[in-house]
Amino acid sequence: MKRGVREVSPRTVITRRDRRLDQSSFLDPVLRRWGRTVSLTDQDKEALAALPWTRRVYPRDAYLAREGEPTSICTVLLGGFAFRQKLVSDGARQIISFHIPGEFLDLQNCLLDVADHNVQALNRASVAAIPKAALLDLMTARANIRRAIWLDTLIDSSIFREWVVNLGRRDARGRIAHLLCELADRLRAAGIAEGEACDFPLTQEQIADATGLTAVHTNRTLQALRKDGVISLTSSRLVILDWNRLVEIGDFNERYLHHSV
Amino acid sequence: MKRGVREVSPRTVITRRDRRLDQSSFLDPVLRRWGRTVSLTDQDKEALAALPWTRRVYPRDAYLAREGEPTSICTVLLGGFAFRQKLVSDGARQIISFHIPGEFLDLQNCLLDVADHNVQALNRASVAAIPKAALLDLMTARANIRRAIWLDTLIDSSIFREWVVNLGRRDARGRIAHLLCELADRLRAAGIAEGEACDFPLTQEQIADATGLTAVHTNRTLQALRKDGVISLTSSRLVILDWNRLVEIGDFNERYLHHSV
DNA sequence: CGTTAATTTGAGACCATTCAATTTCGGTGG
DNA sequence: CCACCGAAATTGAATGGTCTCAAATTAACG
Repeated sequence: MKRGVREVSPRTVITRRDRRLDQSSFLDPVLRRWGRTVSLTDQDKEALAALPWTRRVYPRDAYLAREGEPTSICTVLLGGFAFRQKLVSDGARQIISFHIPGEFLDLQNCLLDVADHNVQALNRASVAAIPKAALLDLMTARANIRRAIWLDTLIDSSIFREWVVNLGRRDARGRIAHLLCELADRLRAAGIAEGEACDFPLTQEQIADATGLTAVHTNRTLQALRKDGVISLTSSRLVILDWNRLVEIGDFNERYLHHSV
Repeated sequence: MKRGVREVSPRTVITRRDRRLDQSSFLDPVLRRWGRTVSLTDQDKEALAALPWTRRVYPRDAYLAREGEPTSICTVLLGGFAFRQKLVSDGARQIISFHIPGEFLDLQNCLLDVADHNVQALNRASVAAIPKAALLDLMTARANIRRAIWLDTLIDSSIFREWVVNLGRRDARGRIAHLLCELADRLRAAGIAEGEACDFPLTQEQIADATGLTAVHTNRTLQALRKDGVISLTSSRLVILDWNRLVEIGDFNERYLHHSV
């Protein structure tokens, strides 16, 4: 069952910049996402903007957090993609979630003092690192933000549940189709996709590690989806040629993403 | 891929009893669990005891909640076992989690207005149904309870992550061993197990639906574990004969259960 | 003590894996 | 701008874990 996992030295590049310059770029995608379900006042937004944070940039495959290590910060993904994973005893890797800009990577750190999984940059990624104590204080002070953050973790949880279903009860074709549906849907909701096309930097090995398959079988299954005219996937670019078909193959129902309520 | 799923009419038996009589039995297991990580004052406990709630009893396999339906309550399991599940398009069932007395079944209902999965009684089960508005008010008023409830949902989430790993990167033997480890560990922590033995009312079909296997293969795998002298499992009773061995087979590490922090 | 659910058994088929080798792609230095 | 390099994608063939289907046996329960 062993599958190769490239190990990359965590040489983190840390950069500090003037807070006021980056302020809007840090908050905008987060506010956009939260705005779908929670209404924040100007006071709420000011309080968020006043949060202390540090910008960090990571190269591809770098670890942002490691299982077993103590937690002190929460991170928002600003640019690039990231994923969370766990390693099993024989060295195989299971990817647990993918993340796109504007999403928190580890809100559970607020209350959990030791990480129970790893976080890796999928491609070159930049994040905002916020001391968890500051976030907790903000949650104590502002009910709307408290609700938004809790809701964020609850939706996270809902997505894990759907992944359990995906891995447990769908075949290779269905699993991959479902994953593509989810990512396309989230990229669209975030305003990052362009119509039916989007940047899609996942390697086939990463898709395999997320769907519980091998890279070889992932390759064959993707080819079948291409041959059937459902998708086009080349050089980090995904085009969904037949959305309805993909939804049917993946048995995809967006309810679990809770874009509203 | 279709697997049989018995459908049971949701004839719920609802019983009301004098709140003061049941009060302690409702709270004790919850407080015991929360006490491992959060310290509650007497005021906190009084506020919890003042929560409005209704006792409900469900027969085996009855639905306590259905995907797509609006949510209005949160439920604590008082007696019996329960599980959460989702059905896929071909009718197959994936069990997402099992629950033992003292655990909340659906805290996410506090913020999510429509259920994204189903909840079923595993055997005859009784629950306390609490209006979610009352819980939210209590969380606004009392920081410790707020923390305890959020932490509960975060640990829930951590367990889902581990299930993703279990389904994605372990073979049948490992998946079943891991599930047994988790349940035994949680039952022990709840003080429900007796040493290495515990009540274990799951059918092989339910174990199969939780591990992404068929009932037939689950049967053969359990037999192998018995033959190897790792477990004894008969007539709703599980005895773990060789804990270390089971832990090794299931690649089990209790960290994700967050019994502390 | 009868009836249904649950467990067990067998044999064949299939989906996905393994292992290895080849081809293509993306980035880099000269 | 092109040759080069390692990573990623692709291909083939053999193996194997799990599934399917069906039937038999055992256990649970009123």
